[in-house]
Amino acid sequence: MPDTKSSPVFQPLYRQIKALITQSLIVGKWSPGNPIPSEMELAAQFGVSQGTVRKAIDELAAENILNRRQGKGTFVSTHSEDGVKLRFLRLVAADGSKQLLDNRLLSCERSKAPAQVAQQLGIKTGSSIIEIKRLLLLADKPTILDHIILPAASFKGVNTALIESFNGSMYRMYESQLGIRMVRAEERLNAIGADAATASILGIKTHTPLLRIERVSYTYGDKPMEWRLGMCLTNEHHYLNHLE
Amino acid sequence: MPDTKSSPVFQPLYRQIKALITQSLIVGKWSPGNPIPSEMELAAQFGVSQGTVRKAIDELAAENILNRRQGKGTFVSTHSEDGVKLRFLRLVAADGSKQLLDNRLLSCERSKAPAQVAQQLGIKTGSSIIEIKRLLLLADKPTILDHIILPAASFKGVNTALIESFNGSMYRMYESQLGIRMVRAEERLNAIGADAATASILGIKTHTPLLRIERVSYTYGDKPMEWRLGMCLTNEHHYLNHLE
DNA sequence: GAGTGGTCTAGACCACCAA
DNA sequence: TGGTGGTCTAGACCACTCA
Repeated sequence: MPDTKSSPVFQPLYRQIKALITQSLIVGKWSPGNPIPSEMELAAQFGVSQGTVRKAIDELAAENILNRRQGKGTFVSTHSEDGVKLRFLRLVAADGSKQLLDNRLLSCERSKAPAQVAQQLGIKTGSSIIEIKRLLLLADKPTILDHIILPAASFKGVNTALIESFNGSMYRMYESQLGIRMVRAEERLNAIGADAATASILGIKTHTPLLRIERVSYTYGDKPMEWRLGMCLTNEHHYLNHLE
Repeated sequence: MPDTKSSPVFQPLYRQIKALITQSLIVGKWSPGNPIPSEMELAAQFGVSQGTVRKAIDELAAENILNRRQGKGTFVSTHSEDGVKLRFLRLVAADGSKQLLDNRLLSCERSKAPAQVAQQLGIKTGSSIIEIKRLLLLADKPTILDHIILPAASFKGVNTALIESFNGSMYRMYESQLGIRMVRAEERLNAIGADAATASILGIKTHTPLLRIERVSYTYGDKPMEWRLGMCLTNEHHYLNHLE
């Protein structure tokens, strides 16, 4: 039975268990969409009581990392069949109608990381990156111009064909092709006027107000893996946010 | 001992306890900043085990409605000394510097509820409201123009003097003067160009891109109590959001 | 019916706080 | 020192799923 207090920096047992489970997720022992062992099994493996494993899983479930289904088991969350297709997309139609989403890949090239992005991704300035530009259409109207930057070292094999085969669902692609699952993201929003290039792609006038969304996405263990800049036309859509 | 299953619509025991605690909060039995009875006391009162009360409090704490302090007790959360002054303000300086916040009340008048706002507040169109306009300055620069609407029936006695005595912290005022505590809010954001009136107050040119934030705030029991429209200059500030 | 997660209990001990 | 929340255990029973 593991001890409760004599760790280097004290962590409750259930957090140690949580860390062990997270570690198994990092090394890919269990993969997205599949079940992890039952609470009783894990309790036996780790030599703790079921209640302690339960509390560890509780936290992981609250963070949307695991997914409990009564009578069936506990599953590794996935972006594929999570109910919602695009878990991090907060844009909703202003009139509440459902969204028809379409995707046009504009480019996918290798490049060198600019300082500002490199810092946020925790990589060296100038290191190799993959740079993707795409246009999202909501209800057939050009609405979001995305600029995505990935560290090339972790995203080997990403190219136009691969992206298009996933029909624009990047997170699903990362997950099933690379085993990289994004668990959280941080966004910074502000309002700016469209520059000429953006305006022409979105089919609007220059200086039209746009919602600018800068996002950094993190995988297990709070590791930043994707940088993204979205320019959003918000005449007919709102960014919806719940505060607690 | 209360039964676990024969309720009209089944709710686990701990949710029934949670509802009882929430009810006590609604009727003001315990007030913001003060402790509620200990877990053992509540368990005895309700005739359940401490673990069950604990789980009820767990959820309320996760919703920021209660606040546990080890060794001291469980307290009703407050906007006054919650650590952060403005819990729902997501605007941060782009450079990460700390914010100096100043507040200028522009007007506070009685009026009639327009349909669109009335619907969101769950009151009748044309019913009596209090309409407040104010300007927030961040680092001495005019940054947010707020337009606040309150149902007059629930906010008796709100006037210029009262607002100014709280130095612009509306939620603190609602809480200590009216016993109304906001527990969550829903925001819809988009980008628009400043109209002439807004531009002149913020000291900017017309058509300058602004972040428009429409917020509805809710008190205990998901009752909408405040409607708010903020026009934000986001040249030097970002709206920061964490996604999970 | 067997196996899974979900709830509830009772009791032990720990960590923290205030008087 | 006594009271509070925090952790951990062991065991019971319930609700759901699937073969």
